[in-house]
Amino acid sequence: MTMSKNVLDVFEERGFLQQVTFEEELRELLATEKVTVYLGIDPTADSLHVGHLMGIMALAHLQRAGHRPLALVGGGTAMIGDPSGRTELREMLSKEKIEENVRGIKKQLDRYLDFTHDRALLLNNADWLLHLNYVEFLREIGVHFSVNRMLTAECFRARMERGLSFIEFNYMLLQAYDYLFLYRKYGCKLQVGGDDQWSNILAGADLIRRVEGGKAYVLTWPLLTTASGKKMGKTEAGSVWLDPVRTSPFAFYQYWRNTDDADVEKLLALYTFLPMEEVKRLGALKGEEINEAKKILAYEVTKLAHGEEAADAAKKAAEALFSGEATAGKMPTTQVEATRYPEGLPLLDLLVLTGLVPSKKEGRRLIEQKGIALNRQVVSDQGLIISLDDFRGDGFLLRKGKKTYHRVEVV
RNA sequence: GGAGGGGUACCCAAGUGGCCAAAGGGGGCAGACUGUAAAUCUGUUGCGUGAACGCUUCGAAGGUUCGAAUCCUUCCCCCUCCA
Repeated sequence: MTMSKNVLDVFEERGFLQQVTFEEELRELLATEKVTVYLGIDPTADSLHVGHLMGIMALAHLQRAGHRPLALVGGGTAMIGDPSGRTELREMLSKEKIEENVRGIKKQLDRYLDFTHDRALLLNNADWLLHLNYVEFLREIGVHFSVNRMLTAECFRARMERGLSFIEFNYMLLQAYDYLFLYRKYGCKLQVGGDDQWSNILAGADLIRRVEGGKAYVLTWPLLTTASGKKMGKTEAGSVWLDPVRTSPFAFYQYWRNTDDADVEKLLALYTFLPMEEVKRLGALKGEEINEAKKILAYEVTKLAHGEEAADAAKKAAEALFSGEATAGKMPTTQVEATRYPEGLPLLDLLVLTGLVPSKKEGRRLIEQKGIALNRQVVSDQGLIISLDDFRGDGFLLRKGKKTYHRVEVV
């Protein structure tokens, strides 16, 4: 196979590289062979969120470089719960819920990876983990693990303070077993993941060496936080999801549009396929100009997640809203029937109805603080009653704060 | 199984009979300033139509009391040490 550039260099250049084992060997391998590589994904919800995106982009880069990604949905391991990075026992999910989640995730991965002709595979480790025989497993796999050594791993050390249940302690063995299984069945020689997975992945590579005498590699990327210290993909309202029902394409676009100045270049490199020269150029923009870069970032990432059409719509909607022009495009919309409110609809009720505020009390607070606008007019009257007949047919626009819009259609 | 410590709002954490819808911090939300950024400053942060009042809330359920997050009983959960 021919490649202009080693994926490893692409990874390095774009910020996907935190730790690697046997870097030079791996580089050689990636340059000469079609490598099967796997990424584990926890099916804790029926949708992926922005936090998963880095791994998906990594797989996409690998696939573009001619390798074969395996997206391993952890339907089996989700029943255990990974102790890494959390201080409490994870909630255990039911089998049915996990299966449902796997289906949702598959749909989303299709946008990033080409699953045709087995160019990429979606696997579920429930398929092999759930049938394991305990005693056999202990004899084949368990013997290779030293408890002493496991305890020195960072992921467990953190938990020694808070307590760690036996079920979680086993997570590492299962993940290691996954790697071994994939190595045997698919010739998988590389596992990638976030840096919090380093010890888990390493355990797998180790296991392959001990059991099969095989060579397997590990690559992790840094755990991302935004410049303001927040976890990537988290907002006040929760995760930013890829599922358009959970997070509308408009909100998704806005999430990226509102990126910290300091993060723009990093995020362009990680979450878009724009050439690095372009990324650097955009990242170097100063002052107000960097807004251009943010628009491109938002557009590109939205396009990847939701398609060009949705990205165009989101972009148009954002432009219209923030330039103060007529409303357009998609944004959260609520329909109200005018006939149900012959006396008019109190604004406070409407705010609750649209989900803009959780309670009337909160609505009152917002109005008092000039945080609510009706058709761009700041509202000062808490008792305002909207006469719906005035809007029948075209509806109106509510704004909370500066950036949250909600359209109300009167029917 | 034994001994001890603990469960307070979104999170951390004060509060040990009324002045507690509950200090303080973080986070969130809004405003000012800006560039739909950051930082900073201000306001706000259980619900019910407004300071009064009412309702729900300090692990759960009962009880004592004019009055309980605070006292008593039972139960559930978590942590530490011992076995």
